[in-house]
Amino acid sequence: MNDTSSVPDIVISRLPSYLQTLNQMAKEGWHTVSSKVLAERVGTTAAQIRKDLSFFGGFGKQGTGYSIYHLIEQLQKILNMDRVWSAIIVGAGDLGRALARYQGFAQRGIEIAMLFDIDPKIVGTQIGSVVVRHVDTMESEIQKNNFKISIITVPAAVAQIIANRLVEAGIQAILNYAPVTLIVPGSVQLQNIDPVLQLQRTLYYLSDD
Amino acid sequence: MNDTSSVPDIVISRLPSYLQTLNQMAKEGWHTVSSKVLAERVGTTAAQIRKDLSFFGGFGKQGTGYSIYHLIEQLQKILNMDRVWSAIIVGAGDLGRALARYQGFAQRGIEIAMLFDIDPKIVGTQIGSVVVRHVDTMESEIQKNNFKISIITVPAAVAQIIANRLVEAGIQAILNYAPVTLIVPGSVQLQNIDPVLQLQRTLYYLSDD
DNA sequence: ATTGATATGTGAAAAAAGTCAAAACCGCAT
DNA sequence: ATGCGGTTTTGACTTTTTTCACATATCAAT
Repeated sequence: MNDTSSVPDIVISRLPSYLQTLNQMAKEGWHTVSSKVLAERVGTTAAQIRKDLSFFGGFGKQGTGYSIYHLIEQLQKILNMDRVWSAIIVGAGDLGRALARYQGFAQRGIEIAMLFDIDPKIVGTQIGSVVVRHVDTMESEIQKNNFKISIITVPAAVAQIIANRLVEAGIQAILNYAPVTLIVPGSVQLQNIDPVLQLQRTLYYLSDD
Repeated sequence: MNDTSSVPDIVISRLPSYLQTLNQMAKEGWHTVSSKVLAERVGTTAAQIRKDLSFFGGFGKQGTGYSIYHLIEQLQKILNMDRVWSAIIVGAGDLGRALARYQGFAQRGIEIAMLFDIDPKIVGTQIGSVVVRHVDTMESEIQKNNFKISIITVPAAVAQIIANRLVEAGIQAILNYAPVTLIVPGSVQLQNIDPVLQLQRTLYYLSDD
């Protein structure tokens, strides 16, 4: 997952949830927070938060804690979130359309720029703020607009083919909703979202009725 | 996450993806597989697969590998997947409705039994194979039917309230799509799905244009 | 039967991740 | 100024997880 970077991927993976909680606290009117309080809200330990942050330098003030505003700013910079990223969605089925309408992307700096599908009945229709384009134009749009991020919501059977095309066209990060294990080059960031896999993981702990 | 169990949670969390790949291979006509080949398809190492499986006993045959059919059966049993589980969805917005129509649950042993919402305009309408019920009937239905699993797709502002009600009513596993950090008792399995958090995690690795 | 190629299961070593606590530091009250 | 309570830093320590490598087992071919 991580390449030559010295910061472990597992640390990076926790930062977004810190950021989410910090934003929540900022909205509630907090100005400063200790690692202990933040840990309680995030659901981790104070030591872990301090250790994670220490990879990037010391952001806190001893005896006081962390300035929430300052810490948010720093985390956004670390995560390359101090800008708006454009993403495209491939597959305008139920899920693709629901994601295209989801406000949470725009609210957190991800603009859904385009939506592609292969079905002529769907191409041309308006979903949220974008018009569905034909998937044949996908590669050229990616290159023209220099898109780096794509969300895959196509049927499992064609997900790998789409992934290959996306990678070939220059996409660097893929959020895959299709229930298959995609194979992509190591240089491409792949995140899988499969609710069934996540549920299965919990079944192990459920008492058998 | 794991309590007194001797099998680490991180091991459990990998089993569903093994199972997914094994099912894929079975469909492709394979009958047997080595840890090496499976590892390549899953995207891990042979040693890790063998070590993981060894927590539950020896399923393979030396010199030959694993019988795919047998291994699928064993993993399903380990994960309590050798039965159909019922789940409910709370929140019939875009996402909740898309999930209610998603065939992937039924195909993999999760039956979406009921769908709840608070909006009188939506209550009573048919989504997929279920009719939307009023959220006020949620607790009684959970208890009457002994539901253990719930998917939360309500707005962030009310997610914690819903979670509290679900836990109180006896729900043991929650799949949370709301972009907030929920607080639940340790005895309740919580899995969060937030596409934005997963994307943010990849941004760190993207080159700045 | 014997050999060679292949593959598992597992204990031990290595690496990674997480925890702890002493030292340093800040701001405030006295 | 000084002392004190609270909190970060930092690095040593502990625990967990992953990797390694080898003894053992199977199968097919000779």
